[in-house]
Amino acid sequence: MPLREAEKSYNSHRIEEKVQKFWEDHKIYQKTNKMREDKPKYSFLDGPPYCSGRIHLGTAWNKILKDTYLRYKSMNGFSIRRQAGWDTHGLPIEHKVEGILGLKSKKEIENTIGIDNFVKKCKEFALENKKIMTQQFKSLGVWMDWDNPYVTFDTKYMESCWWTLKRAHEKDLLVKDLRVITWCPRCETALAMAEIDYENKEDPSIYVKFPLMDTENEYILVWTTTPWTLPANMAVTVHPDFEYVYVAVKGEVYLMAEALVDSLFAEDDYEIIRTLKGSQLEGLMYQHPLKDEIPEQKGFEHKIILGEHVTLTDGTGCVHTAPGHGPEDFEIGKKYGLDIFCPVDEAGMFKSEAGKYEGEFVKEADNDIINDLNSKNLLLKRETITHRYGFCWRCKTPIIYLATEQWFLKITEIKDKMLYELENISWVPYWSGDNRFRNWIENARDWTISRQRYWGIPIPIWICEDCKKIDVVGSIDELKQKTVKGTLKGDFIHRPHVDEIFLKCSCGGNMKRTPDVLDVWIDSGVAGWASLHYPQETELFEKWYPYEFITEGHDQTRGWFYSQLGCGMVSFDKSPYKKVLMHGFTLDEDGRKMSKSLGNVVEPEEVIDEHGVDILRFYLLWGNKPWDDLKFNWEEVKNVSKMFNILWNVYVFSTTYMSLDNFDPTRYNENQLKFRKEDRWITSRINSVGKIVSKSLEDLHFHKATRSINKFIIEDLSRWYVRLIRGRTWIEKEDPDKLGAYYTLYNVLKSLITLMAPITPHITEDMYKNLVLGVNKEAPESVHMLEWNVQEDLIHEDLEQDMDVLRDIIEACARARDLARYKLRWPVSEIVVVSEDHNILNSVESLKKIIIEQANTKNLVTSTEFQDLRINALPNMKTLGPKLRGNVPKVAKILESTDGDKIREELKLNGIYKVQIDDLTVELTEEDIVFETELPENVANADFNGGSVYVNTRITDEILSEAMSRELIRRIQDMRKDLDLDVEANIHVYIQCSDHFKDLIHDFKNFISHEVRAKTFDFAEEKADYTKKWKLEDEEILISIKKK
RNA sequence: GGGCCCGUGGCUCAGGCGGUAGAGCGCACGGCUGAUAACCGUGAGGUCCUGGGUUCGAAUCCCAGCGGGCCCA
Repeated sequence: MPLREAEKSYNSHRIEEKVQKFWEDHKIYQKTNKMREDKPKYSFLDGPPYCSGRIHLGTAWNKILKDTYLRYKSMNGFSIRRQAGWDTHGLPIEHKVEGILGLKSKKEIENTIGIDNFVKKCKEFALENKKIMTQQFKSLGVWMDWDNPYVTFDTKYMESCWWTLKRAHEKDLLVKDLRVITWCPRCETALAMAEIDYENKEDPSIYVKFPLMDTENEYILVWTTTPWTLPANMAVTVHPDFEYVYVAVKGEVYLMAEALVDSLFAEDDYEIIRTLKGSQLEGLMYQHPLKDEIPEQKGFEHKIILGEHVTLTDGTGCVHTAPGHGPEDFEIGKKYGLDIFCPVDEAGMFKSEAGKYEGEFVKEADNDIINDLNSKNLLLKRETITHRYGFCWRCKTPIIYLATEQWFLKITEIKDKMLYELENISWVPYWSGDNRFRNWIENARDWTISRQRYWGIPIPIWICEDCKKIDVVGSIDELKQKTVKGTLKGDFIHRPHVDEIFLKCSCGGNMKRTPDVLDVWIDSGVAGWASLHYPQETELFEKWYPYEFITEGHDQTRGWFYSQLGCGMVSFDKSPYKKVLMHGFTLDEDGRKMSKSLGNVVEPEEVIDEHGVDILRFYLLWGNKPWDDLKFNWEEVKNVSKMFNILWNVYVFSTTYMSLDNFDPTRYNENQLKFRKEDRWITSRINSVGKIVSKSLEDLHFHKATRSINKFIIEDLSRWYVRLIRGRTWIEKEDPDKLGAYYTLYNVLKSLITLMAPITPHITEDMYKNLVLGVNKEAPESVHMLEWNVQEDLIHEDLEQDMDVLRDIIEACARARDLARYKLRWPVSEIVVVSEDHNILNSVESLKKIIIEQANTKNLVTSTEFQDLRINALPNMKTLGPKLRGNVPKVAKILESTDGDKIREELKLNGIYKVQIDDLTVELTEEDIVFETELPENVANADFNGGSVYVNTRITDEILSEAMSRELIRRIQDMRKDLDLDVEANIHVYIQCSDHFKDLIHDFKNFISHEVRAKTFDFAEEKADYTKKWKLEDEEILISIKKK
């Protein structure tokens, strides 16, 4: 079966739809995997996207990076594991469901609809989104196992997760502790560091006077932006090494850091009474400023303590310390044995211990507290400040710090091992691991893993109600065996059912589950083995674990890269992954984050609708380095689109002529065909590109691969090779020279689609079906089943270099002709290429034929210098003027009439040139003469890198004949087009013109006929289908065409 | 305050083992017309963020700073 002529224009949508249907109907993905299942394994783990809505451009980029790399590895003969994953638990989905159901608090969830229904709704919601998102990913052409993904709410998955918790317990890494943590008062739960967003926020900024004990009118000056934490104040911290002063202002005395006095009192008359080192202040007692409002506070002693964390950047150098509301305060409080006073409940309301403020929401109490301080004359100054503050990542409520009991994973104890393990992971780019991730781990604290919520993996810890002993359950079987009260409904281990299971303690007491669920980052952190259901099943685990490769965005430094490493260390003392690509974010055109509130979100669908999937894919891998943030830019997408049009045009060009000639590449072998140097060149080029693409994809430098392909298609293939072979495609008959071009073009296209298949899987599949399957039914069913094939032995670097030189020269010829306003269609009699570099001249000689053809010249000469250049000698007025004065014009005249070359030779030989003016002999030195070169008439010149070209534009009769013939051809072609004739249709041509013109083109009649496919060519008047009058130079000509 | 990344023509970005600054888009001018809702050529346009240092030579390496982004405190 012959090749089919391609559709005239590139219709990405139709192709992509067709190809995706083909993959689906013929199970191409499954077959491709099956085909390679015995090959060496390459395991990959998909970072599970969160199922709370539709995908965005960044998610699309992420999957496209994965897909391209894995398709590449697959073609390179690896058996790939590429199971899709879904992250389904946690607050974001709970929030959306709360919104849908109109619920506003935990109380409403528990009492209005019940935990059971709530959890069911969450699951439904996640499933629905999973379905939508799966469809979206599929439409991007992403090949993953969508039918058997891992899902974090699957019972088996959760069971594996329990096992990891049990491992943590066995290693003594699980601990319940009272600590100050970040807390969302709306969601009433702990938040991990990864769940906090930082944004600007306006807050009060107040300076408060804490009365010193046993004195009158002496105060410690304290600064805070969270007045609501003052009720919990237990101490004031100063830096042991700073200088502190007692400063008298307007009859009162304040204790504060010396360095900050001016920032507060610059405009007042103040007097420094005494200066002390911070360390000397330790133990100094003061009274709580709100002791009357908060009776509970009267029971505590308040002192100055010392801490290194105090800074002088703002405030007073005396830091309000509330161990119940700040991690650092908590740590230092512990060191000094302070009480952890935390009069705030989980919803952010003051409890009864807060006295007067009981029942108020903390942020709303700010004003009352400030007013109370003011009325007691304990407020020095009140301002507002805008600063970075943490917000709950989902509900955007400002976070508070709260001392609560939570479960922790003791990362601080395995941190060193994690850092050690980091050495065994390779990172792209290197700094993402070496610097960024390392820094994150170094600063890691213990991981708060408990959440006081519903939709999540229940923490498998049971606590004895009597002796407080804990038991961590590592599997469902274990749970069933240990259950003494309650039954597991099926294997459903979500809340609330699992809460109804009680175990027996060794002391005889009842064990009840701790009511919390797990931080979702644990969910995804265990994906490596939970997706394989290890340790309950081991077969897949042994085959695929650990993973060769993962890739996610740079936000996952604190997220999945970290949670996986942590969980991996707990479970196996090893990292679950070996190689990481940390990719960037997609931003809008101005480099801002895409967000709904800014209205600058670009949906992947928009791009696909406008241009198509392959163009989106190519663009995303082309726009910049994968690890930099990508500023999405429609203009650039258009650029890519243009490239695809050019590729398609080349494809149309190729298939048009090949199908016309019934070209069947399987019928020939290379010995039967005639290849020219340009054929060997383009073959070399495609393999050079293949080499670069292989290396770049292997290194995950996607941009280098796409850029090299882009350049090849536009410059080498379309702009150059197709141009060079155009003449050959017009030869009719089984000419080995024409077939050599076809054969070369065919194989280049085949190699090209192989190289592009991982990046743009649809267009390449479509072309493959025609180009390869069209002529060979035995070939693999899909381009993606081909082996990656780069033939480095076909690369000829010398030839590629020669061609570069040659293109440069041909461009120079065009430039020279352009300057002389000499049309490219008109031949020239001679072109001289001049260079002092013999390598260049050799290159030209070896590819002479191409230049002759492309520069449209009758003859080509190479030389180290251009003989016909006239050199003129001119007097240098600067030196000769003062010397010769009135004689200068005479010298000039003599120089002008002498051959400049002779003067130059003379100068070279003797160092002087003698001129005779009347009786006077003037000796001219080198500096007295300026040489100027002059082109002979009818020569146009232009420079190229390494030399010059000289184009002889003199028009002879012969030249004119040919030029006129070509002009005529162009007109006839134009008319053919007007008639909308098929490319191969024959015509009859009749010309009416002057005798002179007739004579001019007489010898070219056959040539013209051939070019325009004329069966007959007569100088006669004839009733034709189409007649048109033309003006050629000064001639008026009537051309008539008759269809056959 | 700390860590990381980025800063190259009007725009989007390459280059980045030190050796004459590149591409595409846009703009201007010209050309081509059987790949043609294309295509090609030419030109203008750059303190390679700033300042130091190393060097014969720095966009590139080092230091300091400025601006932007991300992450953290």
